[in-house]
Amino acid sequence: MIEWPPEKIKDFQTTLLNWYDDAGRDLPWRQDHEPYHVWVSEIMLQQTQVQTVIPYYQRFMKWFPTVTALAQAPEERLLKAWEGLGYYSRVRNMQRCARQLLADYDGQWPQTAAELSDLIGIGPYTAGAIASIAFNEPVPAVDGNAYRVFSRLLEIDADITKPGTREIFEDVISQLISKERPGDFNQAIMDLGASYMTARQPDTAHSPVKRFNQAYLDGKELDYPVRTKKPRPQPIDYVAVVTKMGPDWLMAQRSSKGMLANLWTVPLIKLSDLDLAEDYTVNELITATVAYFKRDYQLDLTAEALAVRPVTHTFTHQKWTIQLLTGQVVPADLAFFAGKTVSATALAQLPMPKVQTKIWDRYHSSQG
DNA sequence: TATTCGTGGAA
DNA sequence: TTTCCAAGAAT
Repeated sequence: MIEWPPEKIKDFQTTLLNWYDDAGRDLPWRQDHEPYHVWVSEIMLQQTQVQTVIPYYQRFMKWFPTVTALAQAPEERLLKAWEGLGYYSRVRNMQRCARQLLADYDGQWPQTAAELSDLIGIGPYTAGAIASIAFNEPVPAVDGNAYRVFSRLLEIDADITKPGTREIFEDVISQLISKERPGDFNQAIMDLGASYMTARQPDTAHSPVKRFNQAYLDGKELDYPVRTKKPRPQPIDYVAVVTKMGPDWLMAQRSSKGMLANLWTVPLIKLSDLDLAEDYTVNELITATVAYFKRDYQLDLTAEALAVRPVTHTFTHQKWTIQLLTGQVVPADLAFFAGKTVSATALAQLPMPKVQTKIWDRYHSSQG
């Protein structure tokens, strides 16, 4: 598969690892090779940049220093630790994995990628990363950096957005990886991908492995990696009802499935769930929302429009446009409402998504 | 296999 | 403002 002769492979490994020893990043999760530390950092780093992760990692280790602490934590505390990181199922799966470790593995981490893959939330990449970094198993850890680096070095033009492509890279990397220092090899590739071999403005002229980089030598570096582009986010309209019931805020908890699972927002209603014509007026929006509260929540809402422009928030594949209403709800039983009333003080304890922060900001801007 | 899961930064 | 990308996994 690989055309490189053994001496070139050895040369590449030595060059890469020497550079890593000299210039590898000093990151909080690199202070030791504890599997718990490696695991937490790898989950946080999924689809998330190092700079963003660092403060989250440090706080997470204070709050949940061990697998046992994580297994026993209340979910609200977990989600609060993850608030703002996104992909919230990651942290809920981490707790499931922690409990799985304690129940089925006597609290001992399995030490191979194959076994690690059986744990909840640990896919092919994370299994390879933990196995190589924590347990010195010579297995690849194919992340976005590895795709970028090796597609350029070897001019691999398989589409990296296709699930089957990962195996092509795993086969190649298995032949190149250092058997003596597989964890450092994989981490060196990540550091390389984050420095000299970035997606948009690579600086291969100064890269320690530029002489191994065939795409660079051919002047085709920016042609790699090959990926098909994603579809546009689908627009969805919502109305948000910023309201109190008595002295407390009325907060809704999202479903345990789907987007932003179990997080808290003010009541959010899709406009398509309201009885509205296409060219509705503000008063019709209010009337329809009040009717929805009565019908679905059995709550009596008096509402008015907020004189602010809508909040917009774009997710990976949805773009929300949210109109704001405010008002009061007559104190009543919340049996038909998925949520609760929360004092202003207690509000800070609830895990809330970024879009809710935007709703608060816009609301406060209207209140002077 | 294709879709569904967030958010922040850069251009 | 829009688009793309960043240490992916579950379904």
